[in-house]
Amino acid sequence: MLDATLALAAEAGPAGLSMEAIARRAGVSKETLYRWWPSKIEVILAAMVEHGQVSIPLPDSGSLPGDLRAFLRSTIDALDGTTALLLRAVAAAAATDQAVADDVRDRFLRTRRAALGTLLDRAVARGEIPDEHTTPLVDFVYGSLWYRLIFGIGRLDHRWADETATAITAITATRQPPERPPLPPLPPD
Amino acid sequence: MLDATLALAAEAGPAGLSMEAIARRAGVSKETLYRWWPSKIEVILAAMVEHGQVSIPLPDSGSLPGDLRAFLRSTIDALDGTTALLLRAVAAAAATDQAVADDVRDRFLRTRRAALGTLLDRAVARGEIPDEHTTPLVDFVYGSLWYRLIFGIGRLDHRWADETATAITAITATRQPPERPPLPPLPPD
Amino acid sequence: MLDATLALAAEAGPAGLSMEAIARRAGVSKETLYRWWPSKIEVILAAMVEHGQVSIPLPDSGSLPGDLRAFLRSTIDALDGTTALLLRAVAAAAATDQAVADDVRDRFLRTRRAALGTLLDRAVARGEIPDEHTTPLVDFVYGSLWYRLIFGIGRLDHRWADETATAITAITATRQPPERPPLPPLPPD
Amino acid sequence: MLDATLALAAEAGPAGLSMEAIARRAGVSKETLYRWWPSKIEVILAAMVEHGQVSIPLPDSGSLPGDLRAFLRSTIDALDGTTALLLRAVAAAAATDQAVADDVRDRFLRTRRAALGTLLDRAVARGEIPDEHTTPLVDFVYGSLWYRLIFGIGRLDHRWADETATAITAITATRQPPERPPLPPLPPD
DNA sequence: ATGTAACCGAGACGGTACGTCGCGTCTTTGT
DNA sequence: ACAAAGACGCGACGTACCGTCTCGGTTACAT
Repeated sequence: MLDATLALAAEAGPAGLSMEAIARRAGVSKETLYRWWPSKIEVILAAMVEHGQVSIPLPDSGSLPGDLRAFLRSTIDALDGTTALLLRAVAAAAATDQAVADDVRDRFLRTRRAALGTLLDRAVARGEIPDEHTTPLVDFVYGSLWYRLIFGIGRLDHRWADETATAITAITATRQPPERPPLPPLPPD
Repeated sequence: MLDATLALAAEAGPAGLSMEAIARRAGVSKETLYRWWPSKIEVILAAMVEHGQVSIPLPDSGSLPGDLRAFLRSTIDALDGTTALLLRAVAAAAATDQAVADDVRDRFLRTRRAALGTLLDRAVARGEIPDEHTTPLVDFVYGSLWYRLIFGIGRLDHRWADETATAITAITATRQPPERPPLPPLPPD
Repeated sequence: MLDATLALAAEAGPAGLSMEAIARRAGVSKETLYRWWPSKIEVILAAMVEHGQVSIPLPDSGSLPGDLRAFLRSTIDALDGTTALLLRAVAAAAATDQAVADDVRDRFLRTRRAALGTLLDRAVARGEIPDEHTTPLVDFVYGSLWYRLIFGIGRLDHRWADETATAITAITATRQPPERPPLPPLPPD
Repeated sequence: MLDATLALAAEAGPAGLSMEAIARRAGVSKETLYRWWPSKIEVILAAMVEHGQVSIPLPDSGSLPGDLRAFLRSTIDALDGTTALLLRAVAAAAATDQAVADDVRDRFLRTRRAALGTLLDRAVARGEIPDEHTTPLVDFVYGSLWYRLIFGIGRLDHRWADETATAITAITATRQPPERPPLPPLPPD
């Protein structure tokens, strides 16, 4: 059934990933599908895990720039065409339904954010970046990725990985920000 | 009709934004809806423009940090609940259908990216950031925004705007990266 | 406009004869169409008159068999492909809507029935058929015609005309029905 | 579902017999309707069979006049108001669409024609009518019926049945047509 | 060896939405 | 003034999925 999901994703794209189509393709009744997974999003997430292109090795080169570059390249390597289409289906479901979004966030994105967080925490420990930047940086990395994936902006290849890693790590150098002028006094919120 | 779309978005969320529902709500026939806009995505984009929460003033404080902070705060200010739901509907449509994604990218995201690009180009001109970082930085900003919006990660408030602006502009300070260790020799692609 | 109706009937058949299509084809607005004729059925009837294949010459050969044969052959001659399709459209409209049926009956069928009635009345005057048979005979002729036309039963050609005329006029010979056995006592109604 | 069809036919007439309306009335989804019958005409035909007013007993009184009268009276008896409206809907569909006409002819009219044909064949065997008249006579009977039904000409009651039977069987008497004058020499076709 | 339960395919079901077509009415625009 | 152009509310078309449900049939285990 997950194989059928993968095949369908590859062939028909996110729009073709209906429960009906998956069941048909798998030679399985819809009932069975629902017996195993409660919803489409669960099927897709399971298929992604099955597809295996998911776990990213945590590099440890000793400094953030190298770690980031390796991490991003691995991430991109795992992002084959089928995975990309599955991710788009996930995004569509999450964007449509808040409950799905919550679920995806807590059960899928969370681990990925944690992995990158670990990398950044090490950099914080090494004094490469300030602690309060870890969350924005995680957002920068995954945000860029999803953003480009969903809207089809540019390619997601090693070049992108390197440029992104470089841009992120430009922050590295700036341990003691030399007398930044105070920001204009905006109201807090 | 666009009013109805806005109202529906606010009440029923992205999932409730069907052409039928919009037509029903607007007291209009589906035919009429399709006569004016060729597809749901166009209706939604039109509704967003109508809603007006769209054009962000380009700040010019003389330095990137202030500009960014102001720009992000304005962006967040424009992102009221209804707009957020509309954007999620847009994301869902784009994620589902590549053609929609292309359309949204070229007709909607483009202008927003250009606006932020202008801000960053000024910063490049002032020597605050290197030119090659502009594209990643645009991705960082809008990527974070969509990412958090779609998956419901945290709040999108002034606090987020400030933190994000700060993290981005941390790059500012790093004009001459002091002796970064050479990256490990990864294969180029 | 009537030309367009004829052309459409010939090309698209009864199903294609919509007011929209006629207007489009005639390069005319629907409004104009409705200004001239109050309904589709009127347009069709008008088109049939325009097409001219409508008036049947009343033969007068001196005896019913010859008259009938000539009349039916003329009728068939007038029934070209386009006319047949128009008649089917008329039948469809009449079958669907009682008001249309009434209209068609009183304004279209009536004159045709009257023509054939005249023929038969002459036969009655000549003593060829009893008076009370005229109405059924008219029904037989036009009934057969419409029946075969609507349901596509067999061909409507001279052969049919002759066979039908012959069958009808077989009644001719039977002036004094020789000792018909009394009918079984059915309840009157 | 067929009950709903019958009820709708009785209440709303041929024009009200839409698939939507039938489904609504039956408390059934359109999908289900289409799952059982491929088209509206099939639903209607099925409803008529369900309604049961369809099978006409073949009388056998020993002579054509009695047989015909009984057959026509039975036919009329079966033609209640609802059946009449359904038949009009059938006629409308057949008149509109040649494919429907073919279908109705081959699957519905055929058996009725065959029944009457049997009656007439017996009469042929008894020497009451010539063989070549059977087809026209069948047309006369059913043609009259549909013709009057569709266009609302007169009543279809026992009186009509008797008059029609009488007119048809007037042919009976004419075994040896006494010296009919030769028909004028019309071109064969 | 047989009874029984679990599971499955198949697909029907009531719904909702899709995008299109035709209806008859109405308004705008231009001649 | 009248006509083209076409927008409008309406309702039906036939199709696709949704998630639920009820069927038989077939395993495979327990008796």
